[in-house]
Amino acid sequence: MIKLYNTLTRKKDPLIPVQEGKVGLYACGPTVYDYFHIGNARVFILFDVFRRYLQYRGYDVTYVQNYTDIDDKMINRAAELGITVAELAEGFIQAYEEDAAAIGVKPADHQPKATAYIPQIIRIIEQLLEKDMAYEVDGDVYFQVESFPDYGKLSHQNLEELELGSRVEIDARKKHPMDFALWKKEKPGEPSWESPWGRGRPGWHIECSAMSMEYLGETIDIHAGGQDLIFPHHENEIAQSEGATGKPFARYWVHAGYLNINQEKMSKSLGNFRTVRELRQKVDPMVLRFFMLSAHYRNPINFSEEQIQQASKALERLNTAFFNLQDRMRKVGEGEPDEIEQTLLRKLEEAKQRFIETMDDDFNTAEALAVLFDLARETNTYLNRTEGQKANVIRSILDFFRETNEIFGYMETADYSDLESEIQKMIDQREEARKVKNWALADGIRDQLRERGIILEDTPQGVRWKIAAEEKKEA
RNA sequence: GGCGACAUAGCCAAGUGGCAAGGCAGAGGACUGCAAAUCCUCCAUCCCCGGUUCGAAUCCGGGUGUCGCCUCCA
Repeated sequence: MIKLYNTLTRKKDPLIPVQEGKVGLYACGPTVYDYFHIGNARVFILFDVFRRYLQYRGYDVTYVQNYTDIDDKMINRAAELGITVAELAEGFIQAYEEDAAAIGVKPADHQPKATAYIPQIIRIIEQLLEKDMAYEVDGDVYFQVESFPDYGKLSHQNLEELELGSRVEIDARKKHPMDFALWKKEKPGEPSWESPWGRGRPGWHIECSAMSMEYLGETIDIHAGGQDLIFPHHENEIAQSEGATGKPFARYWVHAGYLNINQEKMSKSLGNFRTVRELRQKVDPMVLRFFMLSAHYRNPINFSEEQIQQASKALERLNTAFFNLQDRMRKVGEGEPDEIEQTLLRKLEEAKQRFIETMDDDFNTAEALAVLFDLARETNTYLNRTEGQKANVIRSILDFFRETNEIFGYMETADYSDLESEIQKMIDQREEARKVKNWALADGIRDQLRERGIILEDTPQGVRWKIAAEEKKEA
């Protein structure tokens, strides 16, 4: 049974979807006015992993992640660049797709753009107006927070508290300071759509309500986002959606912690704003993925050179174990497992169980990784045996590493069994040289191959090769 | 002012009542032509002070510190 920490209830709740066996998952996607940054990458990677894990556990997952392609930031940026908002969106949606693919984030099942759902947005606003939960002022439409008694249930605040802490300038046209815009009247030069209240554009929050209902129905299972979206974005989504439908909007609210840079919040003014576009030139995207999984998703993490270095070494350990298992499997035959191998296979089964238990418990990826490291040590010890390994035993272990990698997606699991014959020839030459103790020649060949990204390691079972990490990155 | 999170080894990080996971770095050892990989061993009075309990990193109370939200933000 999967348990999820639910911001709404402030505890871990067992996952019970609306429809048995199916999970509707909605995540707030990027506003496409710029390249996305490393903090965005954290949530994209996390939710990508959650989705994959739910699938691994047998759920039929429908994952929806929107593009916000109309809002103040879009309008301002387009004006700066002297292009239309649509052109801006198109360019950065493409950039998003490239960067997301680079960090191994699979596309969602549906990636709707807000501007394609104006009729649905208008319909929800109309419903709210009919119920007197919204009101129109000069072509703007506001949601009336006092009409929704549960307002504040997600952020666990009440209206008075929110109002006291508010730093927002009070708009006298609003009935309550916390009332928020569902529809904004057209301003000159801005994109706008026809509506019952005249030309205008949707407010920020309403688009997510419209798109999630469109694809996942009036009650979705899991709604995910960064912690900073709890208020006001998600709070407002709940108010307007539940106000309109009278049904619970989302059963589980999952929020990811922040990513800081060198202990500081990332911001443009501090000049520590790191985009994935820029970063992926320097950092192996697989290391980035590993790094994001190395801490619990709700805790803040700190991005720094040192942390990335540590993550890189740690991931290399897993990769090496995988590589070495593959190498040995090619060299040994099948057979009945002996006593030691039976113990190892038992440990493998334990690892599988532990992996599921820990991931079921609110996606504890950090502990799940520990399970894999433990198994890596066991198998390394097994490989240290001078002889008698069996291909079938090794295959079982490799399968588990592959399976978990289907979820985490940080490893290169391709089988490099076919070496170029020229390289194989060099390896053979070196072996000849070693036999006659011509160390200079042998080491020379090893150095040459190293330059070409092939690392040779001598073991009691003969030479073993692998592809250097930096070469894999370019491949 | 309101709401909340966090504080575990040099660094990162799990663990929410029963002798403190895992990774990185470091020290020593094994293996080895060299190198690499690997294995073994070592490295924590769990921020402080009280309390509950046979037993607390874990529960309760009180401190201290760091961070976040209440404005756009993943």
